[in-house]
Amino acid sequence: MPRVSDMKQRLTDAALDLMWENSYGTTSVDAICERAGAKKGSFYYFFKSKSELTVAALEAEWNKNKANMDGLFSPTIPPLERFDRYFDYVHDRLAELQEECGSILGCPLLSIGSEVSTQDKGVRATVDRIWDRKIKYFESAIRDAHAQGLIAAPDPEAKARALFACYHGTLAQARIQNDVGLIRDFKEVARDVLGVKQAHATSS
Amino acid sequence: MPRVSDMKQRLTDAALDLMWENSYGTTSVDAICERAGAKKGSFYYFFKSKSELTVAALEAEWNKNKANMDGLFSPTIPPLERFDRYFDYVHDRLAELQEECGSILGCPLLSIGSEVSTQDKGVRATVDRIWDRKIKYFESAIRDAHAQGLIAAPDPEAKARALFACYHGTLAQARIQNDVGLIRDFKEVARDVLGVKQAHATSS
DNA sequence: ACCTTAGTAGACCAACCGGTCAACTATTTT
DNA sequence: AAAATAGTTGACCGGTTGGTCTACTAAGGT
Repeated sequence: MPRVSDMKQRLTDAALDLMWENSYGTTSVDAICERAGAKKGSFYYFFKSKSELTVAALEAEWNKNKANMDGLFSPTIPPLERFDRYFDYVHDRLAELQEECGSILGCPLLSIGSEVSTQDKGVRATVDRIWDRKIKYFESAIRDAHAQGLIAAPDPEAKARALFACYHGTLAQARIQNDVGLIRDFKEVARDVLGVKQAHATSS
Repeated sequence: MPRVSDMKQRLTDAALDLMWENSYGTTSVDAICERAGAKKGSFYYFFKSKSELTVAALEAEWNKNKANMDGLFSPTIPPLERFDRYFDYVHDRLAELQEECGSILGCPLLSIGSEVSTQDKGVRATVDRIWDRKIKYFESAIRDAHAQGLIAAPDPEAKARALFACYHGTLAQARIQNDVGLIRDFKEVARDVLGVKQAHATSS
C-alpha cells in the first residue's frame, strides 16, 4: 500500500476550525481546502460531499476529546467535582480561543447542529450521537452523586439531559454576546439544576 | 404620497419564516423574494442588504410578539405562574409549527444569533438587543417572586439571564433532536434554576 | 525495472449567490 | 392633466458555490 497522507485529518481539522469560528454555511469547500493546503481533487478523493466531511470532522473531534473527557469524569473523582472540573476546563479553553480569534465560540455541536438540523440528516444524526455520548458522562456523575446522597435525582438520565441543555444554552448565549461571564458563573447554576443539598461555601 | 405597499412586511415575514425553518445562510435573497411574491428590485428598494433585512425581520417579529409577552408576564399574574404560562405558550406554539413543517424549530434568535454572531455585527447587535428586552420579563417576574418570598434571588438580573440561557439551550436541543419532550418538561427544570422553595405537587 | 495503488493536481462546470440599474407603472397632490 | 413620488420589474453582473473529471505522481511489492 503505497503512499500515506495526513490530508484526511488536515481537512477535518480545517473544516471544524472554520465551522466553529464561523458557521457551516459560510465555510466553503474552497476555504477548507485552502486552510488544509489541499486541492479540490484531494478533498473529493477523501469525502464525497461537504456534508460527509462534516460528519467525519465531528467524529474526529470527538475522538480527540474523548480521553480528556474520560479523565475529567473519572469515577475516582467525587461526582460533583467532576462537573466543576469540566466546566472549568471548557471555560478556560473557550477563553483561550477567544484570545486567538476574538470571539467566544461556544460549542460546535450546538452551532452546527442547530444550523443544519432541519436540512442535513447525516450531520444531524452525528451531532445527536455524539451529544448522547457526552450526556453519558453527566448521567453517571449524577447517578453517583445521587447514590452518595449529595443530590436527589431519581431520574439521572433526564437530569443529565436537562443540565446538558442548560449548559449548552449558556455556551450559546456566551457566543452570541461574546461574553465569558455566563460560562464562568455556570457552576452555580449547575448546582441549582442538580439540586445540590448542602449549601457549602466555595470561596470568599 | 402615492402608492402604498405591504411588500416590506411580506419580505420580513418571508425572511423570518425561511430563516427559522432552515438557517440564515441557506436562505437566499431569491428564495425570500419568491416566497414574498417580490422581484429582486423590490427587495433592494426596501433593504440595502440581506443583513439589513434580517435586522428588520427580527425587530418586526419582536413587535408582533410584544403584546402577547406583555399579557403572559402581566404583573397581575402571580410571578411563578407567569413562567408556567410562558413556557406552556412556547411549547404549544412550537408543537403547532412542528405539525406544519415537521420539525421543532427552537428560537430564531438563538439559531440566527449563533450562526452569524462572529460575522455580522448588525444582526448580532439586534439579537442582543431583543434578547435583553425578553430577559426583562424574566427579571421582573423573578424580582416579584423574590419579594413574595417564593424564591431566593438576591440578584434577579443574573438569575434571569441564567434561566433564559437554560431555556434557550433546551429549545436548541429540542430543535437538534426534533423532540418536544424537553420543552414540555422544562417547567420543572425552571423551578430548580429559580430555586422555588416549597415543593408543591402540580398534578398527579 | 515495473506494476499497482494511494494520493495529488487543477482545469472545468452549471447553478446560484448577493447586488445593481435603468426603465417602467401606479397613485396622490397640485 | 401633469408633475412628483412610491413602488415594481427583470435583465444583467462578476464572483463563488459544491462538485466532476482526467491526467498525473509518489511510493511499496514483486
